Parts: sequence; C-alpha cells; structure tokens
Amino acid sequence: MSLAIEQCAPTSASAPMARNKAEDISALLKAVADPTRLQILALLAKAERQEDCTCNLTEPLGLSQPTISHHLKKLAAVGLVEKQRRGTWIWYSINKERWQDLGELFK
Amino acid sequence: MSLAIEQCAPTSASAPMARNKAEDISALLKAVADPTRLQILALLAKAERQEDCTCNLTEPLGLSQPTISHHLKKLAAVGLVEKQRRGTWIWYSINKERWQDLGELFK
DNA sequence: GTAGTTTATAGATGATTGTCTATGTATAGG
DNA sequence: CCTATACATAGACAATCATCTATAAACTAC
Repeated sequence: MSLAIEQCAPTSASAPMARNKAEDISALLKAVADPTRLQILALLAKAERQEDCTCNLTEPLGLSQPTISHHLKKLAAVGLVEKQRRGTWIWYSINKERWQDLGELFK
Repeated sequence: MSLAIEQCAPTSASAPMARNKAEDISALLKAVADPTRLQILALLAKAERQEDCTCNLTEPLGLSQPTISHHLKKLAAVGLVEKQRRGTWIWYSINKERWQDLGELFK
C-alpha cells in the first residue's frame, strides 16, 4: 500500500446556500452584469442631481429609445433605480441602498 | 407662455463609461451572476482549507459532473477561482483578490 | 501494459437575453 | 378637439447560456 497523496473526504457535502437565496442574489447581479446597464448607471451617477431622463441616455450610448427603456425597466425591477415622473419626462436615479446591498455581497 | 415644470437639458451627454471597460466589468459580474456559481463559491468558502474538488460539489448541488466542471471553468476564466492539481483530484479555491475587486465596484 | 477514478471536452437542446422596428400610452400646450 | 413629445409595450430575431449525455484525457495503482 502506498502513500496516498491526499484523501478526498466529502467535507463540504453539508447543505449548500439555499437555492432560493442564490437565485435572488443572482437576479440582482444579473441586472448589473450587462455593459449597457453599467454605462447607464455610470451616467446616472455623474449626472446633475444624480438623475437623468431616458431621452438623455439614448444619444451617448448610441442605442434606440426602446432599448434604453428596456434596460431601465430591468434595473427598476430589482430596485437598483427609481423613477419619478415630472411633467413629460421621467427621471431615473440610483437607489443607493440597493447599491450598497451589492457591496455587502463581496465582503 | 406657461411655467415649464422643468427643462430636460442634455446634461449628461458627456462621454459615458468606455464600452471596453463596461464589458470587462460585465464579464466579471456575469461570472458571479448565476445561482449555481454562487452556490459553488459559497461551498468553497466554507470548505476545510477553503478549497474543494469537483467531486465534492456535484452531490450537494444535484448537478452532473460536466455541469460543475463547466461552471468552475467559467469562474476560473475571470480569475475568481484557482485550480491546483494534487494527485487525481483538482482542488479549487476562491481568489480573494479578485473577490475584493468585485467589492470595490460598489463603493 | 490494464483497470479504475477524476476531470475536461464535444455536441445537442431548450431557455434566456439584447437589440431592433412598429405601435400604444401619457402628458403638455394650443 | 388636435399635435407634439417622452416613454412603454409587443413581437421578432440572432446570440448567449445552462444543462444534459457521451466521450476523451490525465492520473493512480497494480
């Protein structure tokens, strides 16, 4: 009998992170894991009063208005951005609490 | 002439985040924005010596071995996990520097 | 060499997704 | 009412992706 380099004991066969929880976190991360949405968030962050309307996002990103609307909806669905109607325009801003939630994930 | 509620001046028509940079960050986030990969990372984090081999991950996650291999490859591709062969087994562990990079994104 | 074990790769398939065009809805001003 | 503007929704399409089965590759032990 030889010296086994190492055993492969099933040490971590314990219960994994609950699937529900993993899916919730994944949904939040998926929302932010898109280059266009990252660009949108960066634009919102540096805009005056940290808010902007859809019409100001289409031109710098070179995308159609429905596409920007689609991305804003995804961001709003997970609470990462908030919308506020003022007259004809709808102003979007980053929800900083939700943003911090993301930071907490990687501590 | 009436009182306009608000002007919609194109304040943030300045240059957005570079597309290359947005795509790089997006690639890193996509790697972690999957429920199964989040579960894998959680298992690695709480395993003895913070490492585990593929064979220990299939059973608690209820997925086939090729599927686990596929996910580990994706995590390794962005540097989030490292692999080390010891005998027949290959031990995977989290790259903590890369993990911290993720946290820095949301500060 | 052969046999057994662990991991990786190839190929297939169904689901999800980012984008577009076309159209609908809501608000403002005459 | 009508017109113009801002935004949302619907549907289509190509690309990406998570999973599987089948097979190959790498290593250990004999």
